[in-house]
Amino acid sequence: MARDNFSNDRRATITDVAREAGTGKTSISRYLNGETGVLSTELRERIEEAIAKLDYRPNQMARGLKRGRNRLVGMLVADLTNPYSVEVLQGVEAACHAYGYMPLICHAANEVDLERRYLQLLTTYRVEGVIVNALGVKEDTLESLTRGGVPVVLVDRAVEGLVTDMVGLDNTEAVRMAIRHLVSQGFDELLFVVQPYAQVSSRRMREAAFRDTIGALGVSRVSGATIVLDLDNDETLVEIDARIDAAQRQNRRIALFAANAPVALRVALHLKDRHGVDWQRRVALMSIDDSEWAELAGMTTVRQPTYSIGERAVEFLHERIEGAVVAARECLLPGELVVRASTSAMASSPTNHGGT
Amino acid sequence: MARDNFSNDRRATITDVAREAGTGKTSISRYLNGETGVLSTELRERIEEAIAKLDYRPNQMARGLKRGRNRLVGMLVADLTNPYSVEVLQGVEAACHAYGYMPLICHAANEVDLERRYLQLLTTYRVEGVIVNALGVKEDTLESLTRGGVPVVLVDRAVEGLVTDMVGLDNTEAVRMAIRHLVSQGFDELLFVVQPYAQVSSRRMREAAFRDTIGALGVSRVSGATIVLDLDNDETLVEIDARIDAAQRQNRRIALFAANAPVALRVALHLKDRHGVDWQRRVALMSIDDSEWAELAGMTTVRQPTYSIGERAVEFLHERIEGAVVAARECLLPGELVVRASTSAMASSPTNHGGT
DNA sequence: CTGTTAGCGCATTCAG
DNA sequence: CTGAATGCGCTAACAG
Repeated sequence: MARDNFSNDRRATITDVAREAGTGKTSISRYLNGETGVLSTELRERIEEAIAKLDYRPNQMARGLKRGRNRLVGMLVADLTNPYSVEVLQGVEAACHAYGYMPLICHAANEVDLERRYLQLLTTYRVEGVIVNALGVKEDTLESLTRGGVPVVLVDRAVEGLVTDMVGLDNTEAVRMAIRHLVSQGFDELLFVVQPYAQVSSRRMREAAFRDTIGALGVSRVSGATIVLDLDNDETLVEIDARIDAAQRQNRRIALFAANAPVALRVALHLKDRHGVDWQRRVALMSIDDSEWAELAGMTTVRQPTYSIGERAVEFLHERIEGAVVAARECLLPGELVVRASTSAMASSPTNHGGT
Repeated sequence: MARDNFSNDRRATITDVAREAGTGKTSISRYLNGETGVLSTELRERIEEAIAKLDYRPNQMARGLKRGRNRLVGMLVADLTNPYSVEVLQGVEAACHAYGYMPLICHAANEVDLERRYLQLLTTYRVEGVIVNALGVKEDTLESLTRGGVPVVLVDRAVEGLVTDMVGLDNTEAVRMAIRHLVSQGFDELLFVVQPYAQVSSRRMREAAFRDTIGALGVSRVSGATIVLDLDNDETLVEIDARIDAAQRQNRRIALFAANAPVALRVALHLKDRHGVDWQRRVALMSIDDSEWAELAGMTTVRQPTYSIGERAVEFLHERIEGAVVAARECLLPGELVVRASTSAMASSPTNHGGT
């Protein structure tokens, strides 16, 4: 029972501090809001003492109620299990601190219902803006926010019918870069593996970029195909196997290209099951998203500028919160190719053609 | 410009709804608080209409200000990059929803300063309780909360000098289980690899359990040693190498036992660097924490009951928020051994002794 | 430079 | 069953 500050449970309020300091609430408020220089040093000292003595902390709720702004911004994350999201989050957090916002993180755990619920909750807490990286929120749910004057910025994926700021990877260029790498390493058959992409714009873009790039290369040089893989039902994995076998029978060098980390992991697990620990010598795998195990597996990837994406999202949000009225912007940041052993010219070739 | 609800930016307040429904604010408030049966069906309908028309959402801030409780609970996470934390988080979130709380997630990103800052911020937002999984918060920072009447429950690690509810893995039993497994598989030299553990109670417990268990086994049968690995400065990795080499020269079967996932990953990366993709055939590795790549690497682990830990933490918190005044509790949940190839009797034995 | 006053949006007495 | 009044903790005019 050391310093038992009469602080009997209830936290001190501004009134308590005023009384303790022998002054009015206004002065306390002024002090809190850094209206320094407007207070006599003598008063300021008394205030500081009182605050310390009572361990006073201004109540943000009351503050927000009065001012109309509570410095809260919502961050809706589809899946924290995905390292991509966590990394973006870190950028968001850092930027939030820099601007003085408190990020309210909502994790929808891939549940569309939860997404909607969280969005409502955020409304209810009167967040000043929302960063959304969601799976299935519809245009109308979000529209209700924007109509209410709450800016929204989308991360990674666009939402059909909604015009707002959006920031994410330059998917087209990322895919192009990856394919160029694969081709330069001598692969002549590419299999793009992606989750059902109709609903998710980033997946759609990646798939389109894949087809376009392959097309531009000319079928004669490189052939490509897209495989849709549903993580909850991986029967399409057998199709992948078939493709691999066929390619290798024809002495073609095939490489799998996973559209993101979850897909890459699923595919890797399967390949390991089928080919044993040495699977990497049998088939080349690369992916978008540079997850922690990529290094362990020696897998080539395109690393997303996740941190910057998060930062940028907050910047956009901040501008709009501050009242900027500009047309919806789109910020596409470049990815970075991380070359590892999985796609080296030597690897996974049934017969070694080429190489000095 | 479809349905442009006069809702000119500003969100509707309870007063607006009252006016729209042609009644007083009290009735609206009653409706919102589910004081059903106290309102004539006719009035209720009018209210529902008005709410829908204005797209009204009660302001939680104002609500909390008045009631003195805002249903916010803080969750301080040391490192979201660690899958352990994310999993615990999921349990926390689920339980929060069940009890009607809104979890305010704070990610300290392993920065002690941030931890303290976030804790203050949470105070400021008048959270009703806090779940803490932190790296370096001191007893006094937390004490300031509890003294303010805000319950705190610790996850995974205890904080010196602070008596509160705590929930985590039953470290002692988990380590014992792991060692039993290793020994049953014929390993006779165990190397426990752990991050600096003086400050972190769970690491300390694991290390102690390791030594105790080995001791109880009798030095004649199995020998063990602890290696401290600092992730930011892995020069101790050479010591690990030396131990491995020595053991193998003496024809002893050595196994590495990582105290958690980050350590396991660092060690695995190193072993792969040193021994190539086949490293698993050279040295056995197991760990506490069943991360996503464990399956890919075929590594034996002890899976923590992360989800339950999160749930349990919220339960404790809820009870205290509801006013329970009981002595500090400690809830140690059992881990689950997940056996994979890395510790099979065959693996990583320099000379195969034993096995049918 | 400093104190007084009036709400922010809502829940709660307390009277109809 | 319903509504008018009061105040939660704080800021923002307004006066001294």
